[in-house]
Amino acid sequence: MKLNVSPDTIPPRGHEAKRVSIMDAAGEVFCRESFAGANIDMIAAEAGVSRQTIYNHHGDKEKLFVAIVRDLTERCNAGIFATISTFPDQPKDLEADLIAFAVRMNRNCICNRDGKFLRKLIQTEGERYPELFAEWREQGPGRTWPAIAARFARLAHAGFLDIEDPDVAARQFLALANAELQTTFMLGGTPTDDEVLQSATHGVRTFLRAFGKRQPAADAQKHSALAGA
Amino acid sequence: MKLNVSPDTIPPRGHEAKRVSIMDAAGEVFCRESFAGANIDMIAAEAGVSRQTIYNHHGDKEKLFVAIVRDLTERCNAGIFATISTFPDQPKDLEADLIAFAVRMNRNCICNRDGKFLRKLIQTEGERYPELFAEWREQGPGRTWPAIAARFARLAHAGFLDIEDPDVAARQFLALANAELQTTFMLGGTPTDDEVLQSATHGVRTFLRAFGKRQPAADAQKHSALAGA
DNA sequence: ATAAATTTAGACACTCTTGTCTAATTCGTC
DNA sequence: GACGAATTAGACAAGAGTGTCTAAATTTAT
Repeated sequence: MKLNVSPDTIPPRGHEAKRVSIMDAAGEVFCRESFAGANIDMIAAEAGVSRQTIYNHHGDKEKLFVAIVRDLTERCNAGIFATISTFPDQPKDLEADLIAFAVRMNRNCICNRDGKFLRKLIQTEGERYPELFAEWREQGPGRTWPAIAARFARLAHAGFLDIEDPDVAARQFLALANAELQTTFMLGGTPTDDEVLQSATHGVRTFLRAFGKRQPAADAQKHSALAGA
Repeated sequence: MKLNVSPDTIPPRGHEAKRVSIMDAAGEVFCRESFAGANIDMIAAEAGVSRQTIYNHHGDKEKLFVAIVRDLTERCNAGIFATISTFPDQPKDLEADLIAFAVRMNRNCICNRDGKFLRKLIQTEGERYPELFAEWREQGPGRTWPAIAARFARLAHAGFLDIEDPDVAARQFLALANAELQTTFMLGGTPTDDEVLQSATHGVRTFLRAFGKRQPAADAQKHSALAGA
């Protein structure tokens, strides 16, 4: 007998490929046209699949939509937690390390395809599917904000920052990092790498002016005079 | 002859009343349902008007939509400029005055009906009407950001703040003031007065930690030791 | 009161979309 | 090459929405 075990749960290869391309296309189209404006034929065409296949896989338009949002939420969360795990706990150059972190967060979680789509779907359809987006709120912001706040708290505890309320600081950190991208986000655009870097740089500088230690930390008293720049 | 001049341009009173209630209802419905999801009968019902009247006034659904966005852009801009004119040029208590300004900006321009509707329509339909929203971008952010930046520049010049780039500082000011309202905005909700105040307070405090003068200004050297608190 | 303008309800043709069904075809596997 | 499962194209009924038209009713100004 062949080594090909578990043929009972994993459907044929082609089946899964169709499933993925349907999800991709549906995300794209729902996002571009809104739920009401999207139609199944459009999605089918974009996925390179017949309309019937979509009904076979997902039942109806609404179930398809819900599946998309769940999928995006999950993938975005994974990305955010992966990025949080790169938070600079022992920074060599605090400013540079925080800028790099902010850029990673933006590029990999907020400006990328999934982030952009999820944001748009939440903004557009959030009010129509209260339970679905309540779920997103719990799974997304509800888990990611505290995780980021915890990292800032640790950084403060280690003497690198001067923070009273880590939750507030975490929200402000991301607000500052995105401050210059708001208009672009509004219109559904994707900022360039350069814009992301600019915004992160300005944001982190302001953040450190507010929360940075005057005399850096621990062994740093010797060059405190230089640290202000 | 009567004093009632210019009857040639001003249509009857009732006509104008219908027009207004159509605009109100259409804003409401387009916002709630998105362009594709909205239907004329819904708007007519909500406006207390027959479907035909809407066609008489606006021609078709798309023209109606464009009229709504133009109208909202205009009204929001007026509100923003009115609020900018209350910017504290000669603050007695810098922190309190900036918090009050941030709260006014939020309450009167961003969280109010018009602000909420315009934001949602831009997010939802921005990509479908590029010229319309390019227009918004020029008339809105394109004119309001520099106006706010100019006020911060003046405040810095008068010695109340320590700012290098007023444009960046202005964007960061508003980003900080809204930092804690983002999730609510995303889902189309309206934050409570208390949430607005909280966010503004935290935001302004951070802003002043970053950009506030250590020794306040001009005649203030004498009590510089107290100013840090 | 009367005349002009506006609004109204309802019917209407037309188009678009959803979701189902069927028969033919393709695909993956043995 | 042959079998079974999945996919496909196309037709289809049912429903919903747009924009037009008409004749009656209502409002507004003279």
